[in-house]
Amino acid sequence: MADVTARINPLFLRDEELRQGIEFLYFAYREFTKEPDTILSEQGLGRAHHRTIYFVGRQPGISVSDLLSTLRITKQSLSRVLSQLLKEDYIRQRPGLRDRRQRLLELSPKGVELERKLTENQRKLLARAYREAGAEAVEGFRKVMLNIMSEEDRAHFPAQTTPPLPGWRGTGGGAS
Amino acid sequence: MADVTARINPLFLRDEELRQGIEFLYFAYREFTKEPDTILSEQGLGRAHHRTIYFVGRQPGISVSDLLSTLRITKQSLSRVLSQLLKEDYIRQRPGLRDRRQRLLELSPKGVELERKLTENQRKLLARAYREAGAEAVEGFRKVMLNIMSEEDRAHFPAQTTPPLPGWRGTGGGAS
DNA sequence: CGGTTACGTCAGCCATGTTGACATATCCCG
DNA sequence: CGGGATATGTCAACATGGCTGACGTAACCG
Repeated sequence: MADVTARINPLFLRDEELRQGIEFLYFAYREFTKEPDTILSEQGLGRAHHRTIYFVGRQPGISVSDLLSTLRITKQSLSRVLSQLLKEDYIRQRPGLRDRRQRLLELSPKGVELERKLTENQRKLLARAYREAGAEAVEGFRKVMLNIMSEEDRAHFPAQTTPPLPGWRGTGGGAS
Repeated sequence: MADVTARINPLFLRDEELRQGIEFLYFAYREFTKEPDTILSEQGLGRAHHRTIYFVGRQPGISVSDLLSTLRITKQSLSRVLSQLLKEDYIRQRPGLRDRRQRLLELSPKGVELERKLTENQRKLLARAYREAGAEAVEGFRKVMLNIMSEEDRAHFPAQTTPPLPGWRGTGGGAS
C-alpha cells in the first residue's frame, strides 16, 4: 500500500524527505542545547554565554572583533554577555601585543572548568550519535552539514581529505 | 607535519572531530533560520510563528495540546503566537468533532502561502546540500541527526528501511 | 596632526521563553 | 446528575538575548 503513494505522486517522497530534514535540524538542535542550557541557568548564565565561552576556549587569545565576526551579533549584545563573564571571572583579557587597542580574550581556570562541563555534555551526545550511526554515516553527516552552512562559515573547516588541524579559522597561532 | 599531531596525541583528533560537530550544528542551524527570519520579520512575525505555521501545515487539524507537545513550550508562550496568527488570519480553528473542547488548527490560504514561502526556502537550501553531498551522505546525515535527537522525537520518524509516509507522528488520520 | 579602527557604554525596544494564578467549557465516570 | 479531570484561554510579571542609535576613549597609522 505504501508504494501506491510513490506511484501516484513521485514528488511526494521528495517533499517528505526535505520536510524531514527540516525537522531533523529543529529537533536535533533543540536536544543539543537542552542540557547545557540547564547547566548554564544554574550558574545564572544563558546560551549566549555558552557561545562566548565556547569560542574563547576554542581560540584562546581571540580578539573581540574576531569573536564578533564569529558570532555575528552586535557588539552591544556581546558586551552584555562578555562584561558579565569578565566580572565573574570566567574570562580574562589582556591587551594585544602588536596592537594595544585589542583586548585578547582567554578563559580563566573557572571558565575552563565550565567550558569543559558544557562541551563535555555535547561531546558525549555527539559521540554517542556518531558511534551508533557509524563512521560512514558521520562522513555523510559532515558533508551535508558543511553544505548547509554558509560558504564563509564552511571556509573555517579544513577539507576532510586531510585530518582536521587545530588552527581553526586560520588564525591558528598568531593574532589576526 | 600534520601527522605529527596525530602521532603525538591520538586523542586530539577525536576531540577536534567532536568540536567540529558542535560547530556544524551551530553554524548550520544559524544559516538554516536566517532567510526565513528575514521573510518573517517583514510580516511582523518571528521564528516562533514560523514553527507554529510549519507544524500546523504539517498536520492540518492538529489540536492545541498536540501542537504544544510538539513544540515543547508553555501554553502561554504558544498562546501569544497563536492568537496573533488567528487574528491575522494565517491560521483558522474549528472545534473538534468528537471532543468539542478541542480547537483544531489549520492554515488559511494566507497561511498556506506564507508556509510555502518559508519552507520553500529551507527546502531549497536542504535540497542543494543533499544534492552536493550525494545520496549516501544524506543517509548518513539522517542517521546521525536521528541519533542526536531525543528518543521521543526520533519516534516520530519512520525507519528508513521503508519509504517515509505522510502519517507523521502517528496521528495521521485521526485525532490523538 | 587627523582620520580610522578597536572597543566600550548608555538607553531603549522587541521577540520569545518562563512561572503562577485563575476562568470557562466540555468530557466522562460513578 | 454531579463533580473531578481535561482542553483551552488569559492576565501579569519576569528573564534572556537579539536589535538600533548615539556617543566616548584610546591607539594606530599615514
